[in-house]
Amino acid sequence: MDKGWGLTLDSDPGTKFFPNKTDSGGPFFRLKQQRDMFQFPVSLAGSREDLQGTSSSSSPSGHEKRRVVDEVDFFSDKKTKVVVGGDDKASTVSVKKETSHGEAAPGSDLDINTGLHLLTANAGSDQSTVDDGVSSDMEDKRAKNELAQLQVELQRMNAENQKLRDMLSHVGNNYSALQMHLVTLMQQQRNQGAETTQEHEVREGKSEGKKHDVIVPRQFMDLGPSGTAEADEMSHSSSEERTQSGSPPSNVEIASKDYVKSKNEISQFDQETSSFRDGKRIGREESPASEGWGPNKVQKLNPAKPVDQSTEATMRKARVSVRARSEAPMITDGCQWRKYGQKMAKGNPCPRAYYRCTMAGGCPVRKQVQRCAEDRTILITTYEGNHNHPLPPAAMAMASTTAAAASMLLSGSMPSADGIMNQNLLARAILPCSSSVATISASAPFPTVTLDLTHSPNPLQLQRPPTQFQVPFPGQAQNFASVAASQLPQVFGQALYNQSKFSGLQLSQDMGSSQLGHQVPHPQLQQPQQPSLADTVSAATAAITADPSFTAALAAAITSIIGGGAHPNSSSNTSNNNNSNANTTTTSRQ
DNA sequence: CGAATTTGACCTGCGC
DNA sequence: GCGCAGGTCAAATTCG
Repeated sequence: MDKGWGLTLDSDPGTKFFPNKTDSGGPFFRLKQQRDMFQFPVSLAGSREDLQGTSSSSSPSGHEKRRVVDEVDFFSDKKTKVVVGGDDKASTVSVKKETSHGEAAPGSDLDINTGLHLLTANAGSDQSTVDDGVSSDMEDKRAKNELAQLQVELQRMNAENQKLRDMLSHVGNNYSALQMHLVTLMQQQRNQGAETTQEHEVREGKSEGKKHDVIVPRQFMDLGPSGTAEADEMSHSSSEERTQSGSPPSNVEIASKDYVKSKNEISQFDQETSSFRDGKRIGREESPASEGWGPNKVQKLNPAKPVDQSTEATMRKARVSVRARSEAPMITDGCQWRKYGQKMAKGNPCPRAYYRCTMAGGCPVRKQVQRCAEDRTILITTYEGNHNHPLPPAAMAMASTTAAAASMLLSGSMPSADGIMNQNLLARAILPCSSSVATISASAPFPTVTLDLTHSPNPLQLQRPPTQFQVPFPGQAQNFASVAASQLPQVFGQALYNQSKFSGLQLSQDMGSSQLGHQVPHPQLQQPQQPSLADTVSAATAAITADPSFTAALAAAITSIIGGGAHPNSSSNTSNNNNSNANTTTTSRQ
């Protein structure tokens, strides 16, 4: 009796009848169920007849015998005798029906092979007598028995359910990975088909006197609704196929540090505030605080030194750059940032500001904000890193986008002999069916995904009156709210639609460990949405609505832009960019 | 007075 | 090794 079995039915059935282990199954488990559930003795109504009829005559199998045992009432009087096998491996339980005189009734013996190797400490006392329930209620008994069985079944199904949940989680992860892989493979196949028509122009670094050519411009296709646009674009979709000659590019993908502008162009820009004039900050009138960063700073900036340098270094090598029109010094993306530096970047008269996320101490996310040298109405915001804290809804989209893009860039799918193609594949993964194309910026210090939201392909979308609904963003200019909110249904709807198509962007890595902070939104943390890039929003929205396959990544970025704040007047430019595209470009250091 | 920003100095990586 | 450029730090400054 050293195995935890105290199978002495007559002495203490309630406590000794059950094994310590729960995997024994079989009759004892059910008995336990009965005993635990019903505190009164459960008699075996008609037990003798049932016992005989079921076990002895009709179903002599071991299984049926065990069923019979289930119905034995071990806790009432002693008219039914249960005998546990006598040897030290007692694997049988005998139930004997006794007469009122203690004699075994003929034909009442029931030997049950439990299939268990039981150890009984006291073979001599194995014989036990239990009550068979003189006044038992058969119906009640059966109902309870069924209940017990249902409970067992419920437990089993719960276990099964849990197993299925685990499987589902696993399958979900695999699905994301596979989907991304599929996109890559499909794009590869298509690119191979169009390979002969491609022209690969690789940027040759920094050539003096040809600053505009440093970044190989790529001419984007018009994002018309025609189905040929994509096919046509595919023939030019290589990241390197940027037309350097011929008509001026309608869109030039430029790595952030390559935004070079001639001095003449610089001097023509008068709208810039004095704080950025001549590349020197001379005023404070554009402090980010004026953008509506709430006073409720969650946390003071942590020196952020203890951040895991290895992982951070890896993640931070991938960047997501968002180009959007804004006259504000910084777009509001839902996060809280603290400026920690400003530098003059080479080739750009506009200073580059460095911010780090202050929503949580040690958050590794940083961003750079710089105006485009060629068009200072364009604000280039480059994100790197992933949040390690919950984000407000307004920040979720951007954070997810940056994390997904960074993960994708670093996932290893890109590097190969054909970096060009892979770059393109990456961009196509982001915009699998859009007319945007991938380009490479060889001078980009880090792999960079650029979301160019300064253009819109579908003028019609821009004409939509902003009257659908208002988003209750506290403290936000209503005119922008109206404009932005009008776009939200499309954006979100498309985002949701596309998410199923491109869930690969929602990398498990992003949602997992550090989850990188893309966790459950905290509505209470939602930032007041600022008026921002209404024209950008419109452009992006138009792009999305025009292209059903627009990805969740871009939609996420757009929504964050929507949520982002900029200049209160920017909403007036809603319809200014009717003839351009929303582009996603990919840059990477080769 | 605390918090945020500014800004010069410093560090690091890279190319020559 | 040197210079350059990007990035970061931290003391000084400014703001609310």
